[in-house]
Amino acid sequence: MTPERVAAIAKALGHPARIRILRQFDQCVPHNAGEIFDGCDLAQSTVSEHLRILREAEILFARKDGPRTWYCVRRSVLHTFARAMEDLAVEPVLRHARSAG
Amino acid sequence: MTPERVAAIAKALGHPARIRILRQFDQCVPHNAGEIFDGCDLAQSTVSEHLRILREAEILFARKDGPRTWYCVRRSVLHTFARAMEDLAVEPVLRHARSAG
DNA sequence: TTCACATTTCGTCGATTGGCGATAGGGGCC
DNA sequence: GGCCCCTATCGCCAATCGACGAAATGTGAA
Repeated sequence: MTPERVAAIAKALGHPARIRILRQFDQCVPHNAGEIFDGCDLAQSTVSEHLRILREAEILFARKDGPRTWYCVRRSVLHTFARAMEDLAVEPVLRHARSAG
Repeated sequence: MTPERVAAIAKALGHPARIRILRQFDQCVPHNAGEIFDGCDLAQSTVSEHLRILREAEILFARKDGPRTWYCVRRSVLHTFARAMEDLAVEPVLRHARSAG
């Protein structure tokens, strides 16, 4: 993962409202924008903006169905990011061993 | 971890230069600001600013020794953050089981 | 104490962010 | 077609960011 990509994901996660949005996610059932909005203390346009940021960072996947937009979490992206964070926390020797293995 | 804390760490990580700084870290040997600066294509004051941001997010630990400041990575912070990211990627049922176990 | 060095802080600038209300636009439903 | 619902986008504003050079601070050596 390039530093640019890692930073882009981190940046998208760098707002409490966006963390809360992700935490209110029940991954089994995609949520539409209205449901997500209901779980926030923010204006509809503000939530829509946060969703756009998470979408553009490819943390959320959006699918339009009729008038609604359904969102779900891209688990693999968060998982890869989590691994990258773990790698930052690990000593270079182990980091080398990990990428070799 | 509160959403505020998670977001604060993510925000501090949300810049490619700061990811590069962390990656150039050899954790076994603390680096001083000059060494870190040498590894960057940025003005010295800019690097100092990036170091401040990482310090304030408690991702880096700074120890002054004589005229130099030695930095090292707070592994536990990055590790906890990585776990929080993993939790975001995991379904609520498992998330519950994890925090219970 | 004077100098040189290492690092941080300050001041400035243009760019970006985050918030909101208002507006636009795409779908369904009557 | 006309109307309402759902969502995204626009325009505006204050606030923050990121970059830099200049200046200040702090420390050890001569």
